[in-house]
Amino acid sequence: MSPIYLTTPIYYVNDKPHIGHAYTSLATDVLARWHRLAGREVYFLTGTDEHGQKVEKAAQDAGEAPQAFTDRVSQAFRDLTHTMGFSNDGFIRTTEKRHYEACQALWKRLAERGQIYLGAYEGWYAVRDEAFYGPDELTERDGVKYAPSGAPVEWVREPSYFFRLSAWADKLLEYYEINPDFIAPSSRRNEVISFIKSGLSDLSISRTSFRWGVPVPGDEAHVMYVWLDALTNYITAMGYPDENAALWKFWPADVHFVGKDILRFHAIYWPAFLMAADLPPPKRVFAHGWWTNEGQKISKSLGNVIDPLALVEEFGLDPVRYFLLREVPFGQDGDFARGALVNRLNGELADVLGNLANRTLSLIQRNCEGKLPAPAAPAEADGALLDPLTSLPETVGKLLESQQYHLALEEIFAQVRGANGYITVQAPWALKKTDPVRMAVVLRHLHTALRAYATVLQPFMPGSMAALLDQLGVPPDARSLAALALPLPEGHMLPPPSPLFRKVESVG
RNA sequence: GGCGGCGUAGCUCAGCUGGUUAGAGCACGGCACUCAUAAUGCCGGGGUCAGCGGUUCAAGUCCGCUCGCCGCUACCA
Repeated sequence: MSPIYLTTPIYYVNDKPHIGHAYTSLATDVLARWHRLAGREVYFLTGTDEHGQKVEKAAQDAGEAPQAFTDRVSQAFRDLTHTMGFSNDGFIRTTEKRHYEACQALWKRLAERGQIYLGAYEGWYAVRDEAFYGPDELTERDGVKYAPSGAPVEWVREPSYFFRLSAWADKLLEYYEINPDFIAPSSRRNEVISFIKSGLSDLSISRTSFRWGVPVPGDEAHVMYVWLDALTNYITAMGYPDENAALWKFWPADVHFVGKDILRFHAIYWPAFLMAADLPPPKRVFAHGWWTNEGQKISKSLGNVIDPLALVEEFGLDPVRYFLLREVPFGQDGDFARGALVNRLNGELADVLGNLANRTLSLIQRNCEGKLPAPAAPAEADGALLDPLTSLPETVGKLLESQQYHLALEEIFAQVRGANGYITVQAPWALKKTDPVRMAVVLRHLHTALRAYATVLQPFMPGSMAALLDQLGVPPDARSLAALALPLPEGHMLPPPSPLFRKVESVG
């Protein structure tokens, strides 16, 4: 099986980590964990984007050298990976030496292949947005012109290197045609295609207006455009330009996870750069949606930014991870409502799953002396519980590999609900008096089901599911998908159960 | 303005190439159970499938129009 390479964007250090960062990385983390569970070799990369004029200015304002500044502020993103339980294999920073080497190597390769030329650009530029605006987009107050974003603009004219993006339109369209799953969700794919069809112009890929960036080889008056710099991180981390590096086998990436705001860079510019350099483009780019907060658009000026650390502190890590991927189809916008999270936590995690585990394990504890009952052939009545289990890993796997996290969770929880029906109908507490042998069989089947649920849920809720597997007596080396085929031996002593999820008050 | 999408139970949404009494979860009502985190199970109420017109033996499911939302884009980076 080929190795799997998954990436998040590198996050811009000028911002504080918020729910959006946590969300992108979480989706990546769950898929990475799933593939590992399935026995595949995985590399999960995240990191920080530390160059650009905004960072240079922010450092200046803070009275720090840019490197010292980014060393400090990028720490918040490294902290986030720990708080959120992310299993990233690497954390890349664009200020690393290896990254300068990769960027410059890529630049040279593009230049050698005639993909870069020197020109000049001019226009109304907003430092804050690092973007140019057309004259009709601007508004003027007190003699100063402002972009639609509210950022002040200034007229800039400077020499610049250009990438021959326009030459790659047909190749890009062809690539999308041959790889219909390259851009997801498919609605985004259509947008990208229509954008290209409306005409691509060459892309300015250098700046002379600031210094904080990767110098252009052979012309150090220029630094590289932030997006060329930033996108290159994905191959830097795999050892580029050393194509004999140990990690190079991971390239091309299987999925680049991005927010919908940066889809264009990943779905158009990035594959164009790579094709122009004769390197393989990534296999897939997934653009997810945005969160609102209690129905309100999130913005710094409204002051309703959601801090993932505060959420984890209040609700616990796994409920937050579960909610983010359960509540909204990945790819669509969603609303973060406290009440909705509490409903998922109390109504699904605690009542449906946690309670099922607790009642089952309590019965084993009390009526089987805490020993795991022997495996038994299923009776007809057990089919409803056990039959769906056989296809569960495959079903969940297919849904996750197409980034349909909410459907994967829905499938799992539909089965857990079914298991609650099974235990009610079988009533092992009543069998205790009438048919203790059957009681043990029923409890063993429930144990088998719980083990399967816990196993496939590990990527979503690593901590709680480890605890559940502990309570189920599943040894650490028997928690993979493959291990589900091997029943645990009977008689194993199970620890006394304790609740997996703590409910919270619905009003907060 | 151009391109694309959406509008289905109180809420969030499923409903593939048109075909039995339109489904799920949550919420609500009733019943059952009492092993369990006052948890669970079963049953039920509730929808002119945005509106109008058309194609068809048959339309949430296809076509046209209207209304209401949304996304991308609008002579350059």
